Amino acid sequence: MSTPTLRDVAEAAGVHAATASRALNPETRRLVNSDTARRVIKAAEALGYQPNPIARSLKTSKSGTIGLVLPDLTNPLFPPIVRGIEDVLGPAGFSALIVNTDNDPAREQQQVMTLRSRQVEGLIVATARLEHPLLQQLHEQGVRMVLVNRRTDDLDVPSITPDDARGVELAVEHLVKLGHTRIAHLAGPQSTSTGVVRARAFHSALRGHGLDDDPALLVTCDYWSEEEGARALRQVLDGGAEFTAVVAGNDLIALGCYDVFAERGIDCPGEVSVVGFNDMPFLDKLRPPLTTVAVPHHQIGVEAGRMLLESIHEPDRSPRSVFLPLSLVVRGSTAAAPASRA
Amino acid sequence: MSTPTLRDVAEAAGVHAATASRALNPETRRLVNSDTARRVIKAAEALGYQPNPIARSLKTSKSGTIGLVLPDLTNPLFPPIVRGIEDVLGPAGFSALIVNTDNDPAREQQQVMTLRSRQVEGLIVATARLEHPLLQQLHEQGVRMVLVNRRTDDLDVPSITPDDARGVELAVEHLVKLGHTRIAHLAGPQSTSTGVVRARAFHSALRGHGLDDDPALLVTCDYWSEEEGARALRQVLDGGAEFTAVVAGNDLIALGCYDVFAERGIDCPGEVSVVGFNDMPFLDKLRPPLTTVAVPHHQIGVEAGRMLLESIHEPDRSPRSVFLPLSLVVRGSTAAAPASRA
DNA sequence: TTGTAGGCGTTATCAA
DNA sequence: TTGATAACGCCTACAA
Repeated sequence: MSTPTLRDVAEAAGVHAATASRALNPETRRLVNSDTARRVIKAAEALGYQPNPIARSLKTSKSGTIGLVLPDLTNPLFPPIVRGIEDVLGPAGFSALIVNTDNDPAREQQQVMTLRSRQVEGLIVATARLEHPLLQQLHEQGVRMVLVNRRTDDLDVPSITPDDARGVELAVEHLVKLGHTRIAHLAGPQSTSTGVVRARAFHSALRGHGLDDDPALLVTCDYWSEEEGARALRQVLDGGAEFTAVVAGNDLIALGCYDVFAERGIDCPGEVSVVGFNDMPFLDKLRPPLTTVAVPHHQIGVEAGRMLLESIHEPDRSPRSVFLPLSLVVRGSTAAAPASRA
Repeated sequence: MSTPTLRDVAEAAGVHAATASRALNPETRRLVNSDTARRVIKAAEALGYQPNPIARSLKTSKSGTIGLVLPDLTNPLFPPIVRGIEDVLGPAGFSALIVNTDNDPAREQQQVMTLRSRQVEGLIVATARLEHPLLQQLHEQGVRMVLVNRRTDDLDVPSITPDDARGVELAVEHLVKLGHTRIAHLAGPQSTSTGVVRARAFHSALRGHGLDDDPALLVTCDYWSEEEGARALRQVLDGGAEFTAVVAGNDLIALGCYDVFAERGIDCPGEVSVVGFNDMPFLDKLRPPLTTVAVPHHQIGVEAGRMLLESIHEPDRSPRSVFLPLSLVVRGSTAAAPASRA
């Protein structure tokens, strides 16, 4: 015999299915005589009754699932965020459906369609670009969502991001204390809030320390990747401007620098110091171990999960945005500036 | 107005809902006049009709979801497998629900319950232990599943694993060619097929090359972790037996060796060579870059997805197991054996 | 080839 | 407090 249904339980308890439903659902249990309730619950246990969430969904039009839109799960940034989200969602009875967009808007659109057709009750989105028509449109359609890591311009949607500006300040401060005065920035894509905010914070940090802000020391990467990081560093190097330190847009870009160091025989941190951003796993095993800004990824997930649950349960709350505090992890890729050759 | 239903489409096309259903479903389209079909399809497009998979599930008792049981998504091994699975499942109309067990059997049981209550149509399981009562029980209950990475004893369930034995052979062969004769193995947990198979293959490879198989050169790790790897290597070192190379159970264990090298001032590969297993990302950025056995993780996912689909669509096929070929990636952590000090 | 009717398992509404 | 009834959106015998 197959799995017992509510009817079976009701029958076993000698009540109507509707009553059994009420007794089994904590929300409505108070509507039923506590003796009957007990009886129903006991019957349910005896039969090993498991409610069928699909039938429930059909009736309530609540799927108990949310969608998680990532660029690429393979980026070590995301798994801890996913775990954080699930740690909050699971106990609340929700499951996450994960999709990867590979930064392809067409694919993203298609994947979001899939999620919506599966009736997700909300979206956690890690792929936001500053201009993002799809998100705009979803928002207008009243789709509940929370942005993580990145934000979108002019869109009143809650977001959970690291305090990127503060992270860059920490990095610059650290380098300045080590005596660096000529610092380059390999910025991330300027289509993302992360890329823009970090670059802007970099400039203002330089000015804050009274350093000059040489345009030759800023290169923008088209992707958050090693290849782009390498390309960007080569470009600075080939430009001929002097510098003794690099603030990389993120760890992958910093790893690209390592490739160029090897390629050109540059000593890090002897000749050039590097700071990354994110604190990916295993960075301490590199040579030199990478100094970087640690982002509380798990926490980002937790907060995002909470915020989405909140907006599901209290749809009228006005959206808040959260900036999570960051810390600098000093390792071996940064050292005192070499004696000035000027 | 909310999302259009099948009825709306039918009405728009001037047919009955049943006809619309038949027209929209490729399986049954041939039952309907091709003109009517065209009309229905056009109406569906005009309205932006999306079938409600929940309603469909309730009727067909097919959820279109499968469960993916992982120890921990945060282990870089798994994301590529997940992507591989989704690459196959997505186009087939399935979505994956991912759960993490943290290697805790109680948590695993609870998570699997959740998955089953969500009516997943099958399970892909990466947490198999050799003795695994839960899997045994699920199998007896007729739950469709595919094992990845690891297998289970005495259970007639399809599995997709790397050809672990061959991988170890490749590693040992490589070391022998470099002149190593005293080789240690830091084995993974012997509760997993992976740990056992690799250890067994290690012994037989040594014998195959006529080397002696000193028990002092084998230590078993309780977990696949850096900490355990470090502990195991210290144990070999402290045992005093001579050796010039290590075959680590996996990359994390190898990373633990790096910690011990740093701690004790041992030169790798000058004094000791190390080979890992898995080829995690960024291993080429370590110092020295880690020589390791590359496992086709994405492909494992693809094959697992395919096999699960197969067993869903043709339940009577007898289970097959697949061993995927491996290759050795030679990097900087292995070098010629130092001149014998004997 | 198309329509009718019934039901998948649950919950919401109404009446008793 | 409980029961009867209908409905969520879809699919599928069966009948026409």
